[in-house]
Amino acid sequence: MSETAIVRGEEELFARTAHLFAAADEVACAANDLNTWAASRRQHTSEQHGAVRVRKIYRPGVLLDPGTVAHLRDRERHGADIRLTTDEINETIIIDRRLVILAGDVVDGVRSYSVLTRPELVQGVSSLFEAAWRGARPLAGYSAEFAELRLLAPKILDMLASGSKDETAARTLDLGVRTYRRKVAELMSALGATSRFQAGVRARELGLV
Amino acid sequence: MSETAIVRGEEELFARTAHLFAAADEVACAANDLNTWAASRRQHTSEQHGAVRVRKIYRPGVLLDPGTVAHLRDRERHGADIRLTTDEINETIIIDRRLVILAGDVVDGVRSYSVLTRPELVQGVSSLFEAAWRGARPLAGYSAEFAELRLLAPKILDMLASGSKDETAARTLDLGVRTYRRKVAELMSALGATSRFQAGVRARELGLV
DNA sequence: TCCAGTCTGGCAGGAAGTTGCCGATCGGTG
DNA sequence: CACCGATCGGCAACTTCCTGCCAGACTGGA
Repeated sequence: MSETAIVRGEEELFARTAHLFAAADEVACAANDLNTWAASRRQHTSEQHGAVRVRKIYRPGVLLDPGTVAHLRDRERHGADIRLTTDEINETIIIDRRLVILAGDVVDGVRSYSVLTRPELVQGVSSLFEAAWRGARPLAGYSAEFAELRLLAPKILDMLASGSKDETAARTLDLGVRTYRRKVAELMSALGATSRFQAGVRARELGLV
Repeated sequence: MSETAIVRGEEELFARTAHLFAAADEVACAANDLNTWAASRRQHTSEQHGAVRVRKIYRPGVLLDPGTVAHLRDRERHGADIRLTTDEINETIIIDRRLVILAGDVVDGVRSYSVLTRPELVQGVSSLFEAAWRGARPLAGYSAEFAELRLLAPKILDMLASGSKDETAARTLDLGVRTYRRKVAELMSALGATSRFQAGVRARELGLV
């Protein structure tokens, strides 16, 4: 593999980097949802509990999905270090401080990935990751805060995604309009959105709708 | 393959049905975006111009993306029959009126597909497809209507997705607020959305943001 | 029981978004 | 040039959304 490779599709990425994941001592990862690096998970789930250090940064929005939270907790029990940040982060994996994978855009339905091994680049990306890591907060801190929102979130997202007005959505969910709107506001804050359109985009990105 | 199979992931779907696409005389397809059946495209793009009948139904929202439109036009030149409908449609492929593929939900990042061969099921799905087909309008009819919106749509979607207020977005795009809002309304209508949240979800689904 | 903290939901006032109306402007066309 | 149609964008009335305020309900201690 040359110093900079473009890989098209997660299948191919996985095929070409599986051995690296298998042998990794340290994996650092930033992602917006659980799906992005799903392929890589096939590895370190079963094997690799020992000395390997796994750090992951997500956005708080992932806490809105019960399944996702359960999964993250499970990963923590397996030794992974998980933090959350409200910053915009590009999806990134750094393996053993020697190789970087940056997720690119989706073209014709397949996502492309840049695989970098050039030391300066890896160093640069790593330093950015470290900065983001320091600025991120541990999972536990957010977790409680979102516990009750998580119960209602799927229903509220459904109502929002169906194009209902607040009035009817609140009635449907048997809530006061004020309470419904409070929940929507919390939801938007969790998604880091400042408009409902943006919230819709983010919710879809996270697979919440 | 039994009468009803569940296939996980587009790769596997493609692997198991590629020979069917290659030999197909008639393909009917309903999708919300171009990506869904992307794998199937690897087939009938190059080969198969002769007697094979290809019908596709999309939603008007696909017209908002210039690249998508160009692609659809190209497919039409290659003999495909393309129509648009404002109805909600589940993503479906019917091959030679003998086999049906229904797209399911995304779980852990991979989409599942149901492959049906049981004649009653295929017959039932086909009849629904035919009904939708009759209710759908040809691409050409919409195409002109969206021509000018398409130019502005990407910018407007960017502004919306960035969480800007109408006021600032309009200033940024050098439009009057009234005009900006008019465009947003047209956009939402094209997406079949009745709220901005819903529009955000749909736009994301179509990969427009 | 009483208290403190939390969640609820009505109300109100304001911000943001939606829409009809209409005159101004621009690019053809007769 | 006059006319026509289409678009633009300001205005205004209206709807929807956002949020601070606060009283009432509920909960878990002390």
